[in-house]
Amino acid sequence: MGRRPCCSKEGLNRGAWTALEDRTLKEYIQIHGEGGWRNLPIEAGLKRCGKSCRLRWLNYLRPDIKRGNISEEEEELIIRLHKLLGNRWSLIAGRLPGRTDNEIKNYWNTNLSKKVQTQSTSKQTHKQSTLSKSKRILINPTPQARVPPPVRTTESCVVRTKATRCTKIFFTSEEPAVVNEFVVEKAPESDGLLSDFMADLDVGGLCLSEFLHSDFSDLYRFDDNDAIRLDGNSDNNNDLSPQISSDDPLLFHGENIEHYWTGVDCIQRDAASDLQSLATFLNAEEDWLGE
DNA sequence: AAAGGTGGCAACCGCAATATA
DNA sequence: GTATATTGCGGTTGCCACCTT
Repeated sequence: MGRRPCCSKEGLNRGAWTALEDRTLKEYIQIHGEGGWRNLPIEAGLKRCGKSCRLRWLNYLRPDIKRGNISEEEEELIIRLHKLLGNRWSLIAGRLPGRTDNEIKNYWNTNLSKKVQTQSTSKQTHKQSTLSKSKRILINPTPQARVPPPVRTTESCVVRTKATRCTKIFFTSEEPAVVNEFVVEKAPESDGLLSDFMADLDVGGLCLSEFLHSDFSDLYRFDDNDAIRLDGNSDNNNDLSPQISSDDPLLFHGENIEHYWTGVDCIQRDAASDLQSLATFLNAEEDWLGE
């Protein structure tokens, strides 16, 4: 049995929206508010699929949409965010007020991807020589400990392509292990071909995905040993260098992260191993944006 | 002027997460 | 606990305007 389509396509308009349709949708949402997309077309008298209405509203009709070209500042921000977050356009859009994920995605595909590719090619030689000096945590596994990942894109920094909620990760070590607070268990649905195990990343009520999706400065801070700690004093948003208490819950520690990722091959390894640079970046970003 | 090629953008599609019955 | 509905996301497609030959 296949999945039921979201709506019957029969008798529905498709393609570009007319001014009348736009007006109808806008007026309806102004009166009734967003949501209930499935019934909206019927109640509003639109011959459109609910999904189509939602998309039209979010990407075009919403009053807070920013029109006009993407500024140099925005462009630079997109590039930097994409470097760290990958194709998670909704997350990137969340940091660019008035811009939609679709707009950013299109802008990336048409302009920035080529631009970045050109830049990275020219910087390649220089990068090779300076990478070892950077502060980011490098993954440098021993050859025998590593099993080549089953699927890898040519992009080096981003693996995740869907905005999926992640409370499990895959890795390919031979034996299950307990690493720090992580409870490591064999995935029951493991097909045996990849020797996959799963590690539950729920740590004290905060899982890695929440960490990645959260406002970093509200959640973490680094202590003198580069350990990432949950910020117990999240009210103090303006203080970006709070005092660390030994009572603060330890979330990740640089050495442990390196140790952990060295032995495993995780689909989100790159994102997680770069937590510190991401966090540092987001802090800098907030300063930069004057927030 | 016409034909073909290219790029930008809006819209569509399918999948996955979440909510609800 | 399961099935179904709804919502949100990223990837892809197709249209259209512009450019080149």
